[in-house]
Amino acid sequence: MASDTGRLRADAARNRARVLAAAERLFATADPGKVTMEDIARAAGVGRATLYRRYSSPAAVALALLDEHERRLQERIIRGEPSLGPGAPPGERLAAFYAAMADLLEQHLHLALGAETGSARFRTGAYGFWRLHVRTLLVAAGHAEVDATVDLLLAPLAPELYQFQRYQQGLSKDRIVAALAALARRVLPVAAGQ
Amino acid sequence: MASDTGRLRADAARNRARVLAAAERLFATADPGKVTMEDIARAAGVGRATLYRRYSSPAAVALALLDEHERRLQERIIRGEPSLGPGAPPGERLAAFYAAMADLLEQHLHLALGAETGSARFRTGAYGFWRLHVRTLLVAAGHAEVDATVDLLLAPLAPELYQFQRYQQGLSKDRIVAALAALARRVLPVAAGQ
DNA sequence: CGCGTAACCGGACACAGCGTCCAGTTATCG
DNA sequence: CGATAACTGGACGCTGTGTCCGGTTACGCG
Repeated sequence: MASDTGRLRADAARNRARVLAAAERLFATADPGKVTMEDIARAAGVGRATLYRRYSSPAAVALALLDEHERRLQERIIRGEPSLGPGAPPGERLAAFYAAMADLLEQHLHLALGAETGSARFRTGAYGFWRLHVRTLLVAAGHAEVDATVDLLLAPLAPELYQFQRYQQGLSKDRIVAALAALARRVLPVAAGQ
Repeated sequence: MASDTGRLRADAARNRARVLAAAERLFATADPGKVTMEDIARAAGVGRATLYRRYSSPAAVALALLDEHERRLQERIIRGEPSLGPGAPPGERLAAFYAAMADLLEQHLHLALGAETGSARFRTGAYGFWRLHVRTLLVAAGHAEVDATVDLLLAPLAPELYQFQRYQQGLSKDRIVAALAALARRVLPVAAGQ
């Protein structure tokens, strides 16, 4: 979705780039929840209707920017080295996944907050991928109640929560990652429980 | 906050009741995220300024309604019977707390969605209470990384998540509760880990 | 019991953002 | 090189917000 640059009129492509660059800047600078379509359009030097042509909301713009980074992580999960990639025991893979997601949130929190806030998070394609991945790990570990547990294990990765822990509670990324890892190893222990 | 009915002019009290009743109805009927101050005022037969006098946003109204129910649960946690109340081992208390919260969400999901959506959830007084309770359980169980783990364990109770699991994934309340209980017992096992 | 005061009420106002439409412009294809 | 299809951006009407102010109503005191 972020890379359908294929066959695009020269001026359209130029504007597309302008919009994404301006949005990246805006979301990083201002409160991500308060960026409006008008803001983005003005910052990009583009009319509002032009913006609406391709994106239906500020969240959609943020999502397009975030998408690229998430794809890269998805690639590493599918084909990368353990423990993130295949090969490691489920608990370790989950811990590695948690750590990688924390990295992503640390780097692009503003985009995540702009894109996946509230229940919108569950409707993104990326969430479907994370869900499938964790589900696989649960099955591999022989966990009972797989379907209900998947989303419980993804809940700690909500962007708003990371923001709260990091900047309200003042926790370092490392401590959050450590807690996530401990959680992962307890829920999916090496000696697979029932 | 929900019960400062003390010394209130007759007409003010009447309007207060009208507003809360109308809001209760509205949040249950319509999409809780799309209820506006104007909607509430109109439904209550009250001017907008009157509404703003006491509540700063639709979320504040929903919060006032939810508050009462949450207080009751808080009472049961502090002084009630085990496993919800004091006496039971931490893992069991956490499981009971999860079950009680699921009950609350099942009954008043619309209010929770109206009040505690997104990062607003962390700013409510209620969240502080849940946080303190879970923190106590973690300490009692001798858990490491208490501060970072508290919020991770509360994340699965986000209203949006419950809505997603229940109505998008089609899971029953019982299955969600079962998964939460399993999680609780693994994170806080009877033989207290480090 | 009646009056003064303080609090309350609700309509009016100005404003910001939304989403769409349309007329002008520009790139691409035959 | 001309026709066509797509892109662009300013303008418009709408909805919701938050505040202000003149009128009204309940309470306390003499």
